[in-house]
Amino acid sequence: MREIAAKAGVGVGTIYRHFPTRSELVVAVYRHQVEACADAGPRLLAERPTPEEALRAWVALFVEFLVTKHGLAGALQGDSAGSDALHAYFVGRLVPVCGELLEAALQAAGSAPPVDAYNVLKGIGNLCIGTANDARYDASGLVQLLISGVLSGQPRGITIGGCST
Amino acid sequence: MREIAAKAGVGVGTIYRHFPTRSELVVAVYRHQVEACADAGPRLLAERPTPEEALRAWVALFVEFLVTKHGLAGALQGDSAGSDALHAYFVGRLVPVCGELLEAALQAAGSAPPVDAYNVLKGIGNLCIGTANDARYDASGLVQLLISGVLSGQPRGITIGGCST
Amino acid sequence: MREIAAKAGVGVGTIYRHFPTRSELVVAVYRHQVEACADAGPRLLAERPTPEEALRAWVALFVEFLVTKHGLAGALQGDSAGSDALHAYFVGRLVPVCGELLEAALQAAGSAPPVDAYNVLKGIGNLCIGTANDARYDASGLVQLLISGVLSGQPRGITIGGCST
Amino acid sequence: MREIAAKAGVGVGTIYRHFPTRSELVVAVYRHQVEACADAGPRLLAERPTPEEALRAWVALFVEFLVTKHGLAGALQGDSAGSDALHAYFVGRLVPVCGELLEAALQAAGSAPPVDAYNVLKGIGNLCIGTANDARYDASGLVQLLISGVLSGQPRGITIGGCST
DNA sequence: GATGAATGAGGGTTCATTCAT
DNA sequence: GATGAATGAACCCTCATTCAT
Repeated sequence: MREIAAKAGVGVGTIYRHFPTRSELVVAVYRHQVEACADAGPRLLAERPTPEEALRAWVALFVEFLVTKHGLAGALQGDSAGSDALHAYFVGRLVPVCGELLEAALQAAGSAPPVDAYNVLKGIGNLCIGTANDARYDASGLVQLLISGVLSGQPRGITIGGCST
Repeated sequence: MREIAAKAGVGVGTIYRHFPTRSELVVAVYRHQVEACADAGPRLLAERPTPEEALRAWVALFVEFLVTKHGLAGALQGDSAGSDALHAYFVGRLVPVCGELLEAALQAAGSAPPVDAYNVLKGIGNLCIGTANDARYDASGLVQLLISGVLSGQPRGITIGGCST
Repeated sequence: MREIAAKAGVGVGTIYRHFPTRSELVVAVYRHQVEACADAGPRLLAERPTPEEALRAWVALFVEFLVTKHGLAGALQGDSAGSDALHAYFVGRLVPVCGELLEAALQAAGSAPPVDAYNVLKGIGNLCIGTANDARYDASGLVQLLISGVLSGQPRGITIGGCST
Repeated sequence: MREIAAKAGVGVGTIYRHFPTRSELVVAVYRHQVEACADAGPRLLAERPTPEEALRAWVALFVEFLVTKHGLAGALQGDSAGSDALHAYFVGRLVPVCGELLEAALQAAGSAPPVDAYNVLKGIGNLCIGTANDARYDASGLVQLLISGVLSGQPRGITIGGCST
């Protein structure tokens, strides 16, 4: 907090005045881009030649956002009480958007949805964790591969301890 | 730390004597399972009918491990100074194993490797973050879909701001 | 402060404009009642049949005032730099009044004054501390007993460690 | 806390180790003297020629204690949650002692008890507030006068607004 | 070697006071 | 003259880490 205030060039009290809870602060910090991301969904679906391209473009946008805001992705895990509101905001705002793009792309591909939009969104979020500190790690590439997997419609047999599930 | 020491039935000082850094402690805690995981790679490759099945089985094993040890996945990011050794240990021990499985599976599928084993391993690790607190989140499913994507060999055109990359 | 300002329906800055120090604020808040208390002294002395009754009635009035204004009594101790003015105001205004009543009562009782009016006033103030939070505590009763003691004119031998003082 | 720790020549953590709650700290600080005070009650009753002398001697001892420990008396008001335990400790330990002395003295004086021991104890405590900062204030004298009043057995008519109560 | 008491940096939060509007 | 947003000192508390025993 002290540090955040210093970086923002204000006193700690000022932060508490504007954002009584930690969540409100974090949500506010990212609101603009979350909204931009949410708005981009329908637009991309309309503009792009295929739903898959729209989905991929949107996902790329989201990844760009997560990667740029260092550490945001990590905060989205929703573990601590403080970041629950952030998590809820992201989920509430972006899951529907992601869901629409996903559905369109799956329909076009003739694939059954292997996971819901919530999982896709959170998966993307997770894949973007730790990007800042590891030049070797290519979150964007992995995310696109995840999308490929999601759209592939392949049956995926998981096997643990010799027992296929 | 105090808690860990208490659970281990020793004093905190004793822990510091044996594991000067936090990483070394965590490494020690998980060494057994990491080794088991590493050993399982070649064995699965020999046992399973196809390399893909071997890869999927190994990945399932790894996910099981990460998910079971709550919070381990998060510690693998290697961000903080403290967990560098852990990160290095995981990477050093498991990337070769994962790489071998991956190469075999890709060769069998006739696909070019879209990402290296390091990225696959870290991607899996990331996808397993936050599993404990979110029943709705299906890390295992996403990981298998990521593998599907990796093996698909599909060209993946990412497009940001209208520019395909 | 914020709270006081809110209750007064003004901004905090306004309070500071009118009452640069905390004491001045409190003095102003209670001025009316202090003046009423001061005025009551001579009147009671004239009205009541005996000086003791006048003194007891005045003391009851003062206690009523202190007890009603929760926390005022505590602020009168004059410890903190901030409440010095308040202390001075109370003492300056009420000690003479209390002194006159006390002198009259003592004279009527034929007792020598065992303490001065300042001490009696401050003793009363102290006895009224903490009234609000403790239904079991009867400040008023104790104050009247203190007055009884003051008027008794009894020699009081204090003995500490076997040494009478 | 930081200040207390500094004065004690230890770190803040050390204080918290020994006294998890603020109350426990304060209680501990005064325990020795409270116990000494409690023990002195029966002894004085046995040693002194009259119960009143015993009571006055005990009260003098208690005042001495309160006055010496600057600020303790103030903390006994029991307002804040933190000092409730202290208040309870004092009351629990000393009210019975004070009660016994009081009863004996009242019996010897043939007076009916005008207040209970709790009120007497708290009254004494209150009278000792602010002693440190005010050379003119004679807490000890007032306390002995209060005792005189308590033992006088005089009916005390309180009159407010012309209405005797 | 083992221990755990001591440490104190660091994190969170409040609130009296100031000062630009 | 009034306002209230901004400030930051001060406070509480935790816990990773050290070090004397």
